[in-house]
Amino acid sequence: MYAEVIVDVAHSDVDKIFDYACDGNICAGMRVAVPFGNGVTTGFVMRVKEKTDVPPAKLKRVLRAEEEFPALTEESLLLAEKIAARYRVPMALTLRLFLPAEMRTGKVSSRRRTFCRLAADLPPIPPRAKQQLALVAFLEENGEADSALLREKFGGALKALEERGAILSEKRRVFRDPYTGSAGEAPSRTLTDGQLLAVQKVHATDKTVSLLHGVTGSGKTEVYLSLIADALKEGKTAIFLVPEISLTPQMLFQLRARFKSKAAILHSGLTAGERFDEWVRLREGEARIAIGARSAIFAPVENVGVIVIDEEHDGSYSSESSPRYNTFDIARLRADYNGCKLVLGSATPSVETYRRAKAGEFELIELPERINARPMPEVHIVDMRREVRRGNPSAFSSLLRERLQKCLGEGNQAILFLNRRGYSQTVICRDCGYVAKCENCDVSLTYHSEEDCLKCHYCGARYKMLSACPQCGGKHIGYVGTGTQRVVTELKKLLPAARILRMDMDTTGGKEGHFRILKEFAEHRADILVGTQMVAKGHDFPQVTLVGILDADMSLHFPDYRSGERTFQLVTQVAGRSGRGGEAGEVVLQTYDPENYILRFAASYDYAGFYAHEIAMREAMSFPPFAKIVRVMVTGDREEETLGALREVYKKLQMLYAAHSEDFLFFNRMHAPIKRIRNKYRYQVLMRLAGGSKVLQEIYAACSASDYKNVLVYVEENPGNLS
DNA sequence: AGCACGCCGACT
DNA sequence: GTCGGCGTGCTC
Repeated sequence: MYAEVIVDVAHSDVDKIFDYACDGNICAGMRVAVPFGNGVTTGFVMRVKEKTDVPPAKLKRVLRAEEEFPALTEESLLLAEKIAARYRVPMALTLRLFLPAEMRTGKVSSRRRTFCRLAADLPPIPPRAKQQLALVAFLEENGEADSALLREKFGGALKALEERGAILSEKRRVFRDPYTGSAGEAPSRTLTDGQLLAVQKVHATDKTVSLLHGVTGSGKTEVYLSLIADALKEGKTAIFLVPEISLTPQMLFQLRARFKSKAAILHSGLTAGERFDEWVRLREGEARIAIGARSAIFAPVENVGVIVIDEEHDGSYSSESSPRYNTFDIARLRADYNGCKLVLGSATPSVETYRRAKAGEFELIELPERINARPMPEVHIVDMRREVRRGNPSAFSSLLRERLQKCLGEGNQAILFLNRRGYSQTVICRDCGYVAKCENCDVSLTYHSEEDCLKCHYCGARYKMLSACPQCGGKHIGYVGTGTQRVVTELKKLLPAARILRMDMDTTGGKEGHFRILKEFAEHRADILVGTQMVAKGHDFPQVTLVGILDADMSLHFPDYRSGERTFQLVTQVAGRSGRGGEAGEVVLQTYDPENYILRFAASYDYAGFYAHEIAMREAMSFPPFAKIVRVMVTGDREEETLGALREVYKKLQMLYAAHSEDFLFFNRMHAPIKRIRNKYRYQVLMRLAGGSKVLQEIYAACSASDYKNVLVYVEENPGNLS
């Protein structure tokens, strides 16, 4: 027998099948150790066959299987091949997606424990050996126990009893349990008519993909859970994807309560061992629901009954490292392979998804009602230009101040959202205009008041705060732009009695960082929560009746075709945090562009209006979904080399352009907007392809040829940001 | 990606 | 005369 093996080396030179002789216990999907070149490498068995064309002199033999079972399913192998072909990356990279990283490095393995029970014929135990008798009584009651526990409880008695022959022990594998504390009981919920109808529609449609468009608070989660429960009832498995940020402790608790150990919840808080065990539980079928962020789409479940992607519009579903896959595409492949339904859900679907649903490619299911018919909070748009004219240059409009005082006076809570961390966006010399910049990146530095230092938000480098301008020696250092730290400082002056919490990348350090802050706020140990993006997502604080969006323009004027879409989503989400309890909530939205249509539609919760306007604009401008933006990024340590590679790539792309000019709506090479990040120079070729163009694969081909030494060249499709 | 083989500069 | 630079080429 011969095994077709892909060696686990991520390089295009070895990205091909190598045949090895093997015996009958080797099967497709197994990880194997093989002699390769001078040493030994692990590889993946793609196929086992009877014949080989490799001359016997060259042929070597598989050394051993790394596990006794095939780590990769048939489906995984097939998908890995498709992804490798689609994104032109080595198979080794796509195969790795399906395994827990811990498995490859060999650093974790299953945990084994010794379990003890009483021997059938118990020898006599002297009455004065109290501990030993207690242990026997304990085992009589419990039947069996972990030896470590017995040793802890009864000390040396275990060893004494073993010597008497009173104990039978057995080593067995145990799973590390990431869910400390027992899960509570699931509150039994009956679906509303709308939810029930949504579930029925997903089942009834002959379309593979359904888009569940439900306003915030319409109870989409119940629909998902019901669909998942239906899949389990049929003896199938399920995959439930959420943005990492929404795997909050409450969410984990709820899922755990509902599905018990049938669910494997993969989140960033797991240790390597726990993660590995959750993967094994799924692979062996002991757990049948894979829940997690983007990478959970590669979960080793078989016979999938339903796949759910919650918050479908979320940017975290696009991978930002190689292979730069799009989670929806993988989910679609899996749904087709398994013949199951794929459900996308969002209150603010991406323009692209909504268009496909409207066009009839996806089943469009609307959930227009909030549960209990709770009204959406009222949004007040405040014109900040007028505030400035009236002599109020602060970050808080007079309306926001007034509402804050009222809100806190009534014993309620408020959330203030500002998408910029630190104290001020940057510092500037008022005498000569010098702006502090990072040494490794082409970006200005952000002042952090707590540590009194300047930080680079791209590479994390820290610098001493300037006491004088390094350029002209001037002492007039000014702060430009407001960040969360500055908001807190000013808020303290404004409302000295208020208890204020800040939540951003700087305060959520450590494994439990998020949890700690959210818990403190939920227990009303603070009145105001000031934070970045992360306060926007999915939290449920019934006491919050006021949400302030301090600078709605920040994301609006981002140089990116999706900035409007993102702003609409962000405003809708943040607004949704207000008024979730009994009392009505409200939202104060501050902007320098109060007439902006995006903000207007967001303020009136008019997704349809937003969509109609946005899609017309996209069509007029030939932006996605009417075209595809393709960026070829060229980065390297040395400017000369990087430029050289850029020229080579550009030449090839230019030939494509010449041959298929009708497919290109735009073609240009340039510096990336940020010329340098982490000391790497960045150049790009930016293109826009007409819808349905076949040139994309040729672009990948032009960039995958690895003759650019020391320089990284990669392709991005509709990149999430263009910096 | 490693690691061998292979052809030209500054040392014992 | 050798030790060693890293440029091509191979790995079943």
